[in-house]
Amino acid sequence: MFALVDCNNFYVSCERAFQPHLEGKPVVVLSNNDGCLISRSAEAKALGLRMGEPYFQVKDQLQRHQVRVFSSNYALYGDMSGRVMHYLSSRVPDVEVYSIDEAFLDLRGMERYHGNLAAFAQTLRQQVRKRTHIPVCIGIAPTKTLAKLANRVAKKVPTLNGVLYLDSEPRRQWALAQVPVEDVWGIGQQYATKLHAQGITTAAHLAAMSEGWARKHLGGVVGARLVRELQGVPCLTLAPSEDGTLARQSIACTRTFGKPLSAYPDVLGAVAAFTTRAAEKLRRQHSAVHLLTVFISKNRFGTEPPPYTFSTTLQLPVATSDTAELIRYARTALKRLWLPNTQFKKAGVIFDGLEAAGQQQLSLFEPTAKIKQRDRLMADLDQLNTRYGTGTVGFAVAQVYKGAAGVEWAGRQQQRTPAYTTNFEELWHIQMDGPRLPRRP
DNA sequence: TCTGGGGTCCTAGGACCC
DNA sequence: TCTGGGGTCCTAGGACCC
Repeated sequence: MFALVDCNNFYVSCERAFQPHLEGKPVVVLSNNDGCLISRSAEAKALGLRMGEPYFQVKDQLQRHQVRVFSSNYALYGDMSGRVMHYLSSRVPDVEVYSIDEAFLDLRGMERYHGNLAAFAQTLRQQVRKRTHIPVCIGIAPTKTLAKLANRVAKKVPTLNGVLYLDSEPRRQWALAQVPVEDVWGIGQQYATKLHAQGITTAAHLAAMSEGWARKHLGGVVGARLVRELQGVPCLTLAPSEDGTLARQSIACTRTFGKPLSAYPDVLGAVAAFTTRAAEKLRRQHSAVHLLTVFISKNRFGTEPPPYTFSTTLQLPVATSDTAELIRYARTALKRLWLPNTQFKKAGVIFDGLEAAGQQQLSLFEPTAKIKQRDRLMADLDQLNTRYGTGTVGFAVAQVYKGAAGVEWAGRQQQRTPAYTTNFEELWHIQMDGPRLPRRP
């Protein structure tokens, strides 16, 4: 039996945890660069605001309805996510952290300890709320796809109190009938259009199709698995995460610039900074990379015709996690791509072909002692930046100064809340109020 | 003025190997 | 008439996820 725990309107809920007066009011959180709406409170959804809507297009509407607007605060959300996941891991032996706001739990054998699984899920829900102020819903079912579906129904139907356990055939059938086919996990826009054209409009319709049909119409083995899972046959297993982090197979750092850039040194600075960040992620999971892609993009919403994006991939002779070396390669790649007199809006660095660090094939010509030295240098760099804050020590070309107001590519973030839980400079202030100060447990 | 940033898996086809 | 039969690895592209 699987459970899917999903935080409600996660980013908005994180902001509300530190600003309780936002409860019951419409709230939205914006993407990087204050670009789009990526998290909406129930009240904001009720106003008709859509996921991914460009901020500038709905600014007036937001103002009219006094919607509270926040820039995204990933330091806060990451930390709050860690707290939720840590608690879940303490209650269940196997947890797969599926995204920043979702986790699958393996509930096999848990009845023995907790009796009814629905009651256990209610306890989890209340405890997460009490410990972190984050509201969650929980779906429980024999397959991951049905657990996702149960979660969706639990979110939608208020009388379920945030938990739905598909423990019988009638319940499964009922839940399948509640969910539009486009809301099934694995059905995106392409497939949804295709399915509607064939009269398949609910999860129940889809579950009634044959495996062979699914294989033919929904992308081969993926579709076949999807339909079997809806029918209650487990095809997907839990991939437990170690200490809440998953070793990635690719690592990227990409950003839209705050303003268009056409000067080479500016874009190089951005690319070097992105390489630095990606290399930090790489070392955190003890990997080395042997494929490095750099891309730069023009404004894709303008009047210019495509192509908008130019990219190149380098195969590195020896896998590495050395920031300096990676910046050198990134610079080579960027030089290859560069177009003069062109305005770029976005750039990115992507690492593929990751290997375990230390396992890489060594170069015939690089002395081992020197490699060890570089490894130590990188470890010291990471330690300093962890201790004193991101960007404390870096490479000049990346121009990442601590607290820098102005790297050229910096994006807008006009409404960011403090990093309440991860930065000493931004800790939550509690106003002392004389003798009437309530005692906190 | 203004439109995010990460990821995953699968398939088909080509190059190359014996 | 008749033109092998297996593999592997890599890449590009397409679908999906949050």
